[in-house]
Amino acid sequence: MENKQIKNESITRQEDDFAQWYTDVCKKAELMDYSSVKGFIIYRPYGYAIWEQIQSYLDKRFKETGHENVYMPMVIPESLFKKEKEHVEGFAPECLIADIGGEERIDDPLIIRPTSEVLFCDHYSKIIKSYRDLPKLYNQWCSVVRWEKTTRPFLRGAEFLWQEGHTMHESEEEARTEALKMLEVYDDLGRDILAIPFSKGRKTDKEKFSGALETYSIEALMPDGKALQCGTTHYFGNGFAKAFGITFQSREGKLENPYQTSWGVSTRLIGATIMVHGDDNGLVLPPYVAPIQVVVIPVAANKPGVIPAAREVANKFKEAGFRVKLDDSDKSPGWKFSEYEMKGVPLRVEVGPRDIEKGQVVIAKRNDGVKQFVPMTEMVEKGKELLKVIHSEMYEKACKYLANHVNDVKDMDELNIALNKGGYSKIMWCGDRACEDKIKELTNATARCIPFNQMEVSGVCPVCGKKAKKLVLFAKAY
RNA sequence: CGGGAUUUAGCACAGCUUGGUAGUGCACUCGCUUUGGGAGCGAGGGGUCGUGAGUUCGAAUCUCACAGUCCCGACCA
Repeated sequence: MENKQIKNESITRQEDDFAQWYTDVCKKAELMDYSSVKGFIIYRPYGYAIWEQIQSYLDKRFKETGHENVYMPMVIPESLFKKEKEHVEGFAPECLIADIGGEERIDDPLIIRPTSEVLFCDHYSKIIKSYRDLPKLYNQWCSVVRWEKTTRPFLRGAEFLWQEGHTMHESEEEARTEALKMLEVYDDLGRDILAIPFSKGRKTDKEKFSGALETYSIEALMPDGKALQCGTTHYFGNGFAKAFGITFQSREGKLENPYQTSWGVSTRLIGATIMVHGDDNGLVLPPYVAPIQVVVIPVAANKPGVIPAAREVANKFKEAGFRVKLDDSDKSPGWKFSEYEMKGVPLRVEVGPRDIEKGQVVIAKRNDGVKQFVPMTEMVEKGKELLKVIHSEMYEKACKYLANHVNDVKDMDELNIALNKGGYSKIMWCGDRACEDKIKELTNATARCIPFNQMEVSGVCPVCGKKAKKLVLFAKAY
């Protein structure tokens, strides 16, 4: 029998209850806290720091690709919001609306932005006049509000942090290229920073963003077999431009409507990172987003010389550019080991009397627990190497999991079997909405994307038996 | 918006069946001893028991209503 103390300090095992494991990790690793309003969470310093790492990578990539940051108002007058019909219909059910200012009723109520397409369009209609004003490549970092019915930390919130890029282009081709280019940036983020392999593709019409002509997405597979949409890019054509009266004089002197894109990723990426890599001891953070990359723990801290030596070790790592924490609190070493494992710190460096005597430290890797003795003179170089090793081990592990959870599906029986196992089902689809709906109705799985990497699993649609047109990845989704 | 669970100290919970002056562990404060995988002993501080009404001499406990939160399903980054 476990007693309560142990229960209090540990987290639920993944195999016992994956959802509870997730919530435990979010709270106990101090990533977030609940607030007094449902669906609105507090991003605590350790969780926010992960977001800052993601931001810093993306912001650099956005600027390298010619984008500029702006900031738009957080409220949209209802009258403005209603200008593009499909868009309104998509978002109306989840808008939070303010209609009192001070003590006066507001005649044109203010919608707290659920996304900012209309704000950008309204602004663009004023500043775009000539082909010389294009392209406009704007991005903003902000939060948006969607009145969601059920919420989970990072995965689905009433408010979440994100970036939204909104661009305008002279030609359709240029806009389409932009949407695909930014999807690549997101994919790079997964591979190089988060150690998450994304499946890239195009959304079916049913799953498209309200108002978009094409939606592309990156999808990740979670350990419970469900897929998580981690980011989307959209090609809008010039529908919004027409609705908002955005025109420019072309090189030929004609008045034309520009072509538009938007794209975004959110703090949901934190949720994906937690789930993809975490284990029963807590978080396992990819080195490039870990707020603390190296934690230095003195052992037998009361023995003379231990604290100064640990401080020196920490400083050496700091000077070499690592994000370092020295924990010289008077907690026991064992407590600290568990604490920083729960927080997913990639490398733990132990410094004790025996190490000091031998001029060495102990370095332990969080992802697989492997410990080794390293001479102090080599520890910084070794640390750099190990962070790279950890990243690629984590990425490879995630790739292997993904590869083992993709099933070819040729008929409905196989689909049911595959979905009970969890993961993606590769289905040859005829292209009819009715067949897509049928699969959802029977299995609760939805079309995640039409992958760019197409292949032929079979010749016919498993629902209607007609000739198949496209390979589609289906899965149960968050 | 349906189904289930839950609400008592900062956190995790017990107490409720059978009403009688608020408990345990962790955390926190102080002291001493400890320190290579969540240390030990001693002494302390901290609670209008989710809200409102009712029953009763007396309610955390019984009754009714309401609210919050979490989990699972229908809609979404």
